Amino acid sequence: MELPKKYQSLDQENRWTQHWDEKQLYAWDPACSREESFVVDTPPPTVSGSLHVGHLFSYSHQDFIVRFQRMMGKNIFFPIGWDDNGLPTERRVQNMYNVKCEPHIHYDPDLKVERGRKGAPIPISRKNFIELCDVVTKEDEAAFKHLWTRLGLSYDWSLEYATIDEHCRRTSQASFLDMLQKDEVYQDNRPVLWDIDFRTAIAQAEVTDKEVSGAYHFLRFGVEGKEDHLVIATTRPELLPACVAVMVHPEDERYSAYVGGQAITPLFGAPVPLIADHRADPEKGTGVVMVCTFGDQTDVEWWQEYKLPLRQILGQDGRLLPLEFKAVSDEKARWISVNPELANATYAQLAGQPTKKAQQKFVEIAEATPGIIDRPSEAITHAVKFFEKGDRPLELIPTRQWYGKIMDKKEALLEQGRKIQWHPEFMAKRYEHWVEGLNQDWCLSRQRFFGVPIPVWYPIDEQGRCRYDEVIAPAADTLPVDPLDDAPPGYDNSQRDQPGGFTGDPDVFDTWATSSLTPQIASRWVEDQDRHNRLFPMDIRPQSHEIIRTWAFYTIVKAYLHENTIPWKHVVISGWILDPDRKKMSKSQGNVITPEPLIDQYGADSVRYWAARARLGVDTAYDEQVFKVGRKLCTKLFNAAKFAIGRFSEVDRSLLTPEAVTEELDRAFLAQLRPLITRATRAFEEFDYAQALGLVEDFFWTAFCDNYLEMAKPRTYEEELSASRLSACAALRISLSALVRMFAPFVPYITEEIWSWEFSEDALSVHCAPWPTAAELESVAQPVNGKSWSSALMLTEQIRKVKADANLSMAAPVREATISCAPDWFEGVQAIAPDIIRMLRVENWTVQKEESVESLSSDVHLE
RNA sequence: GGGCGGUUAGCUCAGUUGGUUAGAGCACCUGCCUUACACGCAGGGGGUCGCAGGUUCGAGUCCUGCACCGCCCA
Repeated sequence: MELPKKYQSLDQENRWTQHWDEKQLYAWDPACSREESFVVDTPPPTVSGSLHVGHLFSYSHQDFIVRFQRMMGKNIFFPIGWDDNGLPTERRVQNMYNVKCEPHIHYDPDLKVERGRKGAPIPISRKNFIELCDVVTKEDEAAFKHLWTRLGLSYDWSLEYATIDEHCRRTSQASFLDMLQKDEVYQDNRPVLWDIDFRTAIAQAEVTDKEVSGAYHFLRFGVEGKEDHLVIATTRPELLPACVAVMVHPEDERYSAYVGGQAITPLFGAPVPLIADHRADPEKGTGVVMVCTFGDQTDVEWWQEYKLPLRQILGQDGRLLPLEFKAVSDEKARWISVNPELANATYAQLAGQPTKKAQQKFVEIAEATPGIIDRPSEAITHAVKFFEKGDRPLELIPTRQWYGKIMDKKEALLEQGRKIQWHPEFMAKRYEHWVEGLNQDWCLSRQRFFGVPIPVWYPIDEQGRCRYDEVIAPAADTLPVDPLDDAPPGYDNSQRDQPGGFTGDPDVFDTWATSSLTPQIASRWVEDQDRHNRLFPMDIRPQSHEIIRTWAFYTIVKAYLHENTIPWKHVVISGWILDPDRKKMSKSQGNVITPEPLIDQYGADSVRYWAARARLGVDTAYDEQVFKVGRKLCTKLFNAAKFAIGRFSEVDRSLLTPEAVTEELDRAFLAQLRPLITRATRAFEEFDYAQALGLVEDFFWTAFCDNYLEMAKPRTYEEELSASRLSACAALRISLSALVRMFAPFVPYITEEIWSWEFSEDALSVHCAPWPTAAELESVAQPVNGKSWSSALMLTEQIRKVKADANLSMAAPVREATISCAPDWFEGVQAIAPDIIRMLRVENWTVQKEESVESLSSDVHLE
């Protein structure tokens, strides 16, 4: 075969991608047993997020492990999916088409909207909106798939799924119905974390604290029956009309005389109880805190514990609702005031305003009214809860939502976490701390459109009231359903939203409700219990660390709820790629690196090499230099392999057996290969691919290329097919085969190329060739002396140094070399001497035993 | 405020259960086009292992405290 002249990564890559696809190299064999299989649960990327270099990084890590396991003979189950439902996609579609989903609008089958259109957003129907989401996600999926393929990720594409597709909707809905049946989900109308822009509930996992600037406003509250006042410090004075109580610490002597009495809110004149509770922090503000429905989570706790009234002044859009204060004597009134006239006049100026404006207005009014403001406000910065994708603070708004019970399972979930092996181990702590810190059940419902519908209906009684307590569930074999389109069992669509009829739940699931089921989605838990049992729990879950508290957590929850088991045995955590200044890469910072040009420039193998250099779980600064190093390695592999193969290409391969390795140097070198294989294998088994690569790379470059190849090369040029020439050729072929295979998980293209030149009869592809073992070298005899390899290296080093110091070429002749060595080194030195003499062109060579020498030393004369 | 991780050469990083003189790559310097590779080869310079204590015959490694950086959670 004519071998290529020069290494060209791109030509090869296209060719091999196609080849692998045609040969179905990565297909999972359903007939194999669980023990023979290696099952991976890949977190599907969120396709609406932009591709960045971090994707290349962490998805490559999975592939190293998978390719190693494949070569270990495992039947690989390596599916990939796309996570496309949820807010990010909706937001993207809204921006892209400048549309707004209005559920009451009717579907327009001929709707045409252009991208990038300016002006006011066009209102469109729910169905049209979802169709646009589908269009956009399809495009995004294609972009990801293209990139994954170019990177050489060895997914079984026949297992591809999208979390919004029919199969995933079915699985997600079946999961919910299973939880419903087990009484693990419930509805409640309690205050929920609410995003006023997206107008949806969100879960604890999606909340993030942001430090924002605010101010303490010091308001004077009246005290009933006294000519006295209390000063309250609040960051949210606009919530004053929603005040339902005032709290002080039980041991705070400043206020103990007031406890049990009533405070009167300023301007609104509402009498509220004064209560002592340890959660009131005497150090914070004035030590007196007002309880509003609802300012924060503690308000919710107080409201529940002390059975305080609900005074909801914020609407779902974050604006103050219209309301009317009544006299205190009006027992039915929710909003009471000792001065309803003043209260209503004040509130009239706030109603309809968003909170920020209402606050400004309120402060204005308060300042203009004597006796309200106690002292000037005090600027502070404090942590405020935001939806991670939102721009305005979250509010707590009571709405009907579905919840999954997790607060009662903390202990059990911690126990599940302990059954899983985390790599690196300390990452388990992130899971533990998250579970320990859970403070609310999982809010499962979202008031969105592009998601998996909550598969239930509710009857409407004769009075037109919706009976949420009488949930109507679909039959299992009808899933997936869309309750806004389909009628429930026993009803037809004419009864929709009619007295005596039904209504469909309008909400969709939290995206994690579906994403947490990727093992069950891939295993076909709903449709094929037998297949599921053969795949579940899975072997590994590779992912990066920021989604431990979300993705890993929820997946563990679901596996526990459904089958009382863990979803996977190992979680393998990738670190992050940080920018060169060790800052997180993010769109807003503008420091994100687009991945595809890197593959164009350096080749997929080089990019993978870069990813492989990072240790598990460790964040790494982006360093483009490493791509170059990767490319150099690929070039070196190409050249060394081409050369080595060329040295024995004329020889009958059947002669190149382990038994043909008769020379001491060749045996000594191959003896070095054994511990390398053992160590690299062990590293890989512990998912430490970076260490495996380091070991193999170092051995290849230093031991194989720079030393062994140089030492053995002269013998391969012998004209006679002598035993010594055959020995070198056999050793070259054996070691090259092992090295190429050990590089294969990292740089699949160049190794496949090399494999095809020489070894394709041993296996169709290097990627299904067996991983090297020390056992396969068993028939190569051991060197007669254990010091032979070290002798060869030391002699080479010493003689090369003399030449380098003399500024001479390595080809320069050496007139005389006198070697002194310890007696137990003598045999080895003698055995490898001929190769060293030839390689370094030594003309006169003497070896003598010297008791005083520890190993060996040489006296070298060039002239 | 609590937790987790990090701090090793100019840069990016390795450093096994404590054990000779702390390593690699890149960058730098000096040579070398040696019948695979100049994207190469040989040689070389460069480090108080964040700081301060402690344990030990011996500490980059174990313990305590501190500083700084990052992440997570209040």
